[in-house]
Amino acid sequence: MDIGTPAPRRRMRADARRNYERLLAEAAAAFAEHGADFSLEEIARRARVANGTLYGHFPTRRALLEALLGDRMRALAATGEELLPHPSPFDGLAAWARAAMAHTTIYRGLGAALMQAVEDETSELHTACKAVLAAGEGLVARARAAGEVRPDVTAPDLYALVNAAAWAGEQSSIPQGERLLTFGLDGFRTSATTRG
Amino acid sequence: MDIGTPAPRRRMRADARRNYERLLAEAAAAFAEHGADFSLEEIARRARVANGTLYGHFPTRRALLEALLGDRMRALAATGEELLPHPSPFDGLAAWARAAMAHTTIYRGLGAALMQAVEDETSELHTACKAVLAAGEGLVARARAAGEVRPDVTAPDLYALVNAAAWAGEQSSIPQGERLLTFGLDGFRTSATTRG
DNA sequence: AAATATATCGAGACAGTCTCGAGTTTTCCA
DNA sequence: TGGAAAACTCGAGACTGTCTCGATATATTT
Repeated sequence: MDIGTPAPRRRMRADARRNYERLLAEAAAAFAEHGADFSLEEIARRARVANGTLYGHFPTRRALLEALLGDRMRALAATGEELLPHPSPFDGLAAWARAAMAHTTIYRGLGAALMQAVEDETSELHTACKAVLAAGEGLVARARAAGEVRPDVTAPDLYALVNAAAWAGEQSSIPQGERLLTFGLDGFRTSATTRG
Repeated sequence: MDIGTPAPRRRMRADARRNYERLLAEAAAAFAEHGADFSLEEIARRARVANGTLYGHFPTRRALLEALLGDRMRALAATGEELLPHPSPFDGLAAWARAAMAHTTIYRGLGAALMQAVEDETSELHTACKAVLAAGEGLVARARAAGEVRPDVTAPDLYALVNAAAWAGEQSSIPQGERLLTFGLDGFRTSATTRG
């Protein structure tokens, strides 16, 4: 559940496990503070570990991100399912979109990673992204069936909107992300005139 | 007009001018090919110039970007003014937004630079961004006055939408940028129900 | 063609990514 | 409990990139 203690894949030596966890903890702090392009060398330094050790545990920056995010992503997908029986399909959709944007905002630069992971099957985040996308699809389908969003709105549209809005918010000193999300969601609505 | 031959600000020695232009040409090619975070060292190498020379002409990556983009940006602002008397204020706005997105798409990573430049007064790109924003403001104001977009839509919203859509398009293998732009613009319209 | 102004060069300081073999711990099991 | 095998850590080093600066070279001016 908590991102601080994800399970390594197998039995590990005690010292290895300790280092693994310290690295992850430092990475979480560093990423939260400085965004997803923080120096891996510095994470190793903070965790008081040689950088070779870091690379032993996490061969790439992406591997580190994946270890950090997996559980959170699954939680987001679960939230989507919980919102499925919302009395207003559109409002359920909107609420989930806001939750998803908040999730994307925890680390600067995360939106790009998520946009790429959803298309990249070699990414370990891929499965989690697919689950998130599926959750979005459920909400979109219901809102579409209820006639509350346009028939051509898709789950990838929602996914892209959320990530793009999160991105915009990161670039701006004003809460531009929320504004964009609101406008985008309204653009999804049936009441919006379809342009030729 | 053409980005290949922008005017250096003053008289330059002949060799300096030659290097300046070669650097710019290589930078344009490299940026178009690899995006805005291309290696400056490599640009110097390609232009057959020591990297100190590159830094002499363009102290920062941003300075290089500005030299590359200034004219284009001003052209975009001009396009905005031309579209001002469009018979349908909304359509004029939409047409300009599409042109602006196309502009942002010429170099990968450019959207982020533009979002930052508009808020950063020390950026060489700042003035150009302000001009673009002003052009957007003209179009938005007219559409607002005509009752075709919601009264709370601002030029920064439009600017953010364009850049965010361009960003989304870069991340995706499908034309997600255009879709997002369309939905966002529809979200701007008066006909979209305002959510509580 | 000398004097002056202007540029270029490239070494070097520094930071980051990533690899690899030597050396160190832990674990296991006799 | 002790020692071999397995697992892991270490950190030097190869590489790339950013950026600076003084020595050197080249254009321009008179």
